[in-house]
Amino acid sequence: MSLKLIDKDVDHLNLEKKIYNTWLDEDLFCSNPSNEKDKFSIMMPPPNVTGTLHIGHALNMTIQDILARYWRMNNKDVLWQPGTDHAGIATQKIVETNLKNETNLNKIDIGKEEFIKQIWIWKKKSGDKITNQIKRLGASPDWSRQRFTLDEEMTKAVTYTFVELFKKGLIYRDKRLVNWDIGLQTAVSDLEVEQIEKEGDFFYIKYYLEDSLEYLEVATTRPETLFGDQCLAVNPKDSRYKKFIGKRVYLPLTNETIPIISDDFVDIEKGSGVLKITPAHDFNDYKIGKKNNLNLKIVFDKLGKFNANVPSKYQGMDRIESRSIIISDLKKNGNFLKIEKIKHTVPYGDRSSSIIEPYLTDQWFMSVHTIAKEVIQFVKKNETKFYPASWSKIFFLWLENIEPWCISRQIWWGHRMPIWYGPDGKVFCAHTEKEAKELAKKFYKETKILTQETDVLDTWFSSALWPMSTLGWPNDKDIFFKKYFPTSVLVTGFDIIFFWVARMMIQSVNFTNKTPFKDVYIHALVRDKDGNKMSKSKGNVIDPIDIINKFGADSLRYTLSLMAAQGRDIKLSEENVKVNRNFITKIRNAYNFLCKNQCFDSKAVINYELKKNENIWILKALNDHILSISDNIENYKFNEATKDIYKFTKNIFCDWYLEFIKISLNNETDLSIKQEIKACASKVFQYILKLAHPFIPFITDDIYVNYLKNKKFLIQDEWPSTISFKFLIESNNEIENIIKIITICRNIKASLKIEPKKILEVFYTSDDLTIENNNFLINKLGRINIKKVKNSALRFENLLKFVNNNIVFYVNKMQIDNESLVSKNTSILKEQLLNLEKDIAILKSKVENDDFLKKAPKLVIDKFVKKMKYKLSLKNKILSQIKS
RNA sequence: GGGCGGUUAGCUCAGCGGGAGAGCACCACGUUGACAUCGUGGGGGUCACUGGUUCGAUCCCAGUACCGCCCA
Repeated sequence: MSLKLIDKDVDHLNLEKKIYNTWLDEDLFCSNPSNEKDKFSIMMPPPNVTGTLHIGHALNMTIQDILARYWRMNNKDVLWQPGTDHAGIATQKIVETNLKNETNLNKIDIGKEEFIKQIWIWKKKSGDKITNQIKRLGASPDWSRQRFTLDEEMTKAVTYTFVELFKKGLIYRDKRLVNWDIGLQTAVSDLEVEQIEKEGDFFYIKYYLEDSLEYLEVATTRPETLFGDQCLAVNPKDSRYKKFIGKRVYLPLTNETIPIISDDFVDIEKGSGVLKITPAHDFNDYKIGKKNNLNLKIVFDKLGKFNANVPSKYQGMDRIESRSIIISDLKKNGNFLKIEKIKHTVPYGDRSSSIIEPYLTDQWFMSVHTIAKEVIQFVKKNETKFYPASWSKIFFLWLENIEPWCISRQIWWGHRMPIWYGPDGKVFCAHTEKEAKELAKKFYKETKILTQETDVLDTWFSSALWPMSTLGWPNDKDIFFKKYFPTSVLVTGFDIIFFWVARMMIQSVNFTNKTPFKDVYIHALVRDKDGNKMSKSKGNVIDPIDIINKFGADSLRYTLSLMAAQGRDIKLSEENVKVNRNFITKIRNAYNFLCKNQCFDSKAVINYELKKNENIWILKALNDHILSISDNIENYKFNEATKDIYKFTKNIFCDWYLEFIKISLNNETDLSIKQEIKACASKVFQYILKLAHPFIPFITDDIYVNYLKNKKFLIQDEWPSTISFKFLIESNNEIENIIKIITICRNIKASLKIEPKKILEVFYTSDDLTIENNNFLINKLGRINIKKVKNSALRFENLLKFVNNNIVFYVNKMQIDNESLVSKNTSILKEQLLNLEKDIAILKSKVENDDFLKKAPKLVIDKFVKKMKYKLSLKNKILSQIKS
């Protein structure tokens, strides 16, 4: 059988496409619950169905794929569960924008039914896009199990959950102050609000006392809310204002008066020390209002315009545009004092970027406080472990201060709430309309017309069920749920720890009394090369598909995993990927070398009593790396694992082993030894392919299957375990020594500025068996001619001396063209001596220190003593060379 | 204001209680029978600062400075 060489120019696009399709054709990614193998299950964080793949997804998918492939090779039945999310607000917004652009209509114009139809059309059109992009990365989820959060099965789980929680009283309707997104016309949760620090104005307004010319000075950033003021508040300890407590002031621009109350909440130092309290339009004021039984006077409508509760002049004005008018009116009325510039935080909707208005409406809430406490306990008991562990602190902090979750959204795209209202507003919660009607009939004793709640659920409500609902839950007899839940690990970004991770845990703990995943690996944020967050507006976005087109998916995956150190963000540039592609090339070239040398033709099995030391050496190194790579993957240290693969493949296998065998294969006459080398080289190389496969699946499978004609794909093959074979540690050390000597010789040549191809004669006198026995190898790789001579045969005046590894090497000056280098030789030795003496001094301070000898571990002491001896003998050697 | 993380070579970053590592960049030499998407060799660091613990600290602890993130 003759194997093909790999072309220099690889068309990675075609290659990757072809290989991926083969993987799909062979059903290599499928899980199998009836399989007796242990499971490894992992939930893909469902990307937005209408979204496109960004570099963060690429990292996220790469890491999951590494794990999925690794565990498959380790004989687990792997379920990597894929799917997409309907992303209520985001998707609705896209379709709204498209509609506006294409037809100049808005969603009200075409009506709810038609609009939802339009969204489904859009979903069908763009839903495969991100899935196909994930495929470009080489990701290996079980596509046959792909789910969408609005699928019937998922919807069932959502309804079931809602009804159960409603029955327990954990879901309820309440009139509360919520974050109202004026732009989107819906309530949003606390998490969807970004607090952004802005330069703003602090307006000082006079509130005149009733029946007095005195006034109180009130500082506010939002003067337009004054119409909703229900009182002024001062701190009870504030001596300036004590006398006013209980009195009333005129509300500026109106004929109303409001009382002055006292409350500890008021900060004496801030502003004037007097707060205007607007309970219906400010979260803090709302609390004070509740405490003091104040009215909730609403002065804006849902669009942020003044309603009928304000003087007629202002009705219909926009809340923000009205500000300047109100200020000028305050000035006219003598109520205005001054403006100060301040920095303050302003709430913005993370989807709409409009200023969020605290607004009093009827909304649905889920009470999460009690379950959150349970979840904390589960994590404290290590039922779920965070990697890196520091995230658990942040997780706790949030869960400890959790507020009821506003789950209703006033949008059209999503899970409609399973709530029906009777004519009198009585609430019926049921799985179906039919069931609701039955409940109503029982209640009213007659048939009444019910209307379904129009609100839909927060998208995260359905994603919170993802690890359960995708596996068939609430049917807990489902074989998928039984086998794969709880899942093994969740891989995700820190930005959705609260949105998603915590909520999944809350639902799972509540319904199954288990956490949904054993481990949570929180990966880095991918930034641009300068450390800036990538964003379209900054124009610094790196498009993973673009990178794949240029350099191949393997290069991108390899780069990302190489940089995926726990707890640190990734600064990525195209240049990184380009450079890292070289490693892929290196593997191809190594294959070509082995191929040209017929290493793969050898039918010989490795005899585990190896004759060649280089074979012993490479197998031992391989064993070490198998252990460290496996260990690093299992501990989610992907950067370390990737580095190990690089080190072993390039620095050990290619740089040394292949160079060794190049010489042996050309010169060895013993056929059995040749066979041993070939078999060993082939074995190690194929192990490299296996070890690297989870990281760079395309090229490894390409070589393994297409070129090496292996019957199995790597994903079906076994992960390497260490090879047991007999060897003497001396045999291994001998290779280490050879490497040292070759490096020293190369070093000598380079320091003498001798061009590489010129063969330099090097003499030595010591009884070094390593050199003697490996003369040929050292000469070839060092490009020297090393000769053992008798001391008496040397004419020292003609020689340059180099002391290293406790051996003195001599070079005849005649071989050196450069006069200045010749004269420098003694000074080089002297400099070496100087450094040596520094080292010795430090070692001495240890070895001669009683405390050290008493307290340090024996192993360390031995090491230091040994080192000391070595350095001292080296020193003597150098000294004698300087003298002679 | 509270919390978390970072500060190591020119750059990007690993590492870590027992004399500082990689990749890139740089310099020199080189087309050696796998590889110029390469090879060989080299220069380059008070491991932010100040204290403490320790026989020993870049590593652990405390504080300071600067940078970043989260929460309010």
